[in-house]
Parts: sequence; structure tokens; C-alpha cells
Amino acid sequence: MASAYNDTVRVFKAFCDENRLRILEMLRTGEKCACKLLDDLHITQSTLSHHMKILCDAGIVQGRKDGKWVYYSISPEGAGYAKKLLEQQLSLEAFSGENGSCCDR
Amino acid sequence: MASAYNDTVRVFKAFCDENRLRILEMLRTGEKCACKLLDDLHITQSTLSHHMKILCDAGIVQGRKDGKWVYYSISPEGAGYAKKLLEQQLSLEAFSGENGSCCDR
DNA sequence: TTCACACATTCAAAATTGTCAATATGTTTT
DNA sequence: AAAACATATTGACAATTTTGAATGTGTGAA
Repeated sequence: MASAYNDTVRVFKAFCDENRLRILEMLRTGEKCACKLLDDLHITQSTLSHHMKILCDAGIVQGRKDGKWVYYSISPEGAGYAKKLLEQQLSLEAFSGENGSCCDR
Repeated sequence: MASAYNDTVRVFKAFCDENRLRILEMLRTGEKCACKLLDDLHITQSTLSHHMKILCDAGIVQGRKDGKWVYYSISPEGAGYAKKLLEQQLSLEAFSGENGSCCDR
């Protein structure tokens, strides 16, 4: 499965789960402790940990450890990178060549 | 599974498959016939059709039927909507309230 | 009207993902 | 050192997604 798109897929998958979107929404108002996130979501602790790993591996979220606690926040760099990827995927190229009518003869 | 995030998830899932990313890349240079896409991808026709449905249902791609053929292209409106959704998900809110230290006492 | 073609749909199998219970790891408190 | 706590990891299972073979639908050509 290794491909040039792995990185892009990893980033966008971060936004493809309802609970992860809820988490991002909570983080939009600033850094939150994992236990705070857990309070508001109706999932178990191991499930939260799983989602935080996906968000962090995608670079969208960063964790800051402080004693027993971990504080999560949206990574500005990761957010910028995701936006850049989306722009790239959707930008229309100025194209000089032959485009249409592969089929009509 | 019905939730307020359904729409968002549907849009971002469009970008979470390697073949769909390849398809989008091909469409960046303009409208393409399904058969042209099929030529360049190493998947079966039914698999292509499945992916095109996901891209169209997400609003990212639009299809134009012409006789036996369907020409697909990136939808500028859909593309704009996806970018808007991502902005929303990642924008940091100016927040006046209490944020931190849910845990330390 | 019959045939060939382009694309969509259905079905079943394989792969991936989300979930929770149990357990492990590391930190603070007693 | 032991107990309590916050989070991560593992393992198992259910749900979802990707895929291709077979089939259906609509269109143009013979």
C-alpha cells in the first residue's frame, strides 16, 4: 500500500470520523487536557487515546505532556499543511494540451 | 450514525483513498471521460464507478453525460465548499473563557 | 431490431477502521 | 515503597470500505 499518497491520505483521514471532528471542535477554543476531552465525549479512554494518536500522527494536533496529564492543541503548522494539501488536490491547472473527447470519433 | 458531522465526513472521505486522489489529480488538467480515467488507473470498471460515485456524492466532482459517455470534472463549488469546511474545522476561535488546567489542583 | 459499447448496480469476499475490556507504563501522593 | 491516577497499548470483535465478477441499463451503430 505504500504510495506517494500515503501522507495525504493520513492527513485527510483525521477529518473522517465524527468523534475526531468533535475533538477538533473542542480544541478550536484552545488547548485541552485529555481528561477534559474524555468528559465531553461518550467514548472510553482507550478509544480517545486511539483517536488522539491518529490526529497527532496526521500532524493536525500536538500533545504537550505535563506530569500525569497530556494537553492537546491544534498544531498551526499541521493545520496549514492540511490546507495546502487540499489546495493542491483541488487546484485547476492551466493546461495547454489536449483534453477532451477521448471517445467520440 | 446520523449526525451533524455526516456532511463533513462525506466530503473528507473523498480525499482518503489513493485511487480517488489519482482521479482528482487527473481531473486537475480538465474534464475527463470515465473511459480515459479507467485507462490510466489499474482498477476495474465497477471499482472506478464506485469511486466516481463517492466523489460526486461528496460534491467534489461533477459528471456530464454525453451519449454513451460521462465526462467528469472538478466542481468549483464543491472544491470551495471543501476548503471552507477545512477552514472551519481548523480555525482557532478567539476565546474569552477558561481553558486550561482542568486537572491540576 | 439486434448488437456492441459505456457506465451503473448488486453481491460477496478481503482489508481497514472504530470500539471496548484488559493490561501496561509512567507520574504523583501517601 | 505502595497506592492512586492519567494515558497508552494490546487483543478481540463489529462495522465500514475497497475491490472485482456478474449483471443491469441506456445509447448509438449495423
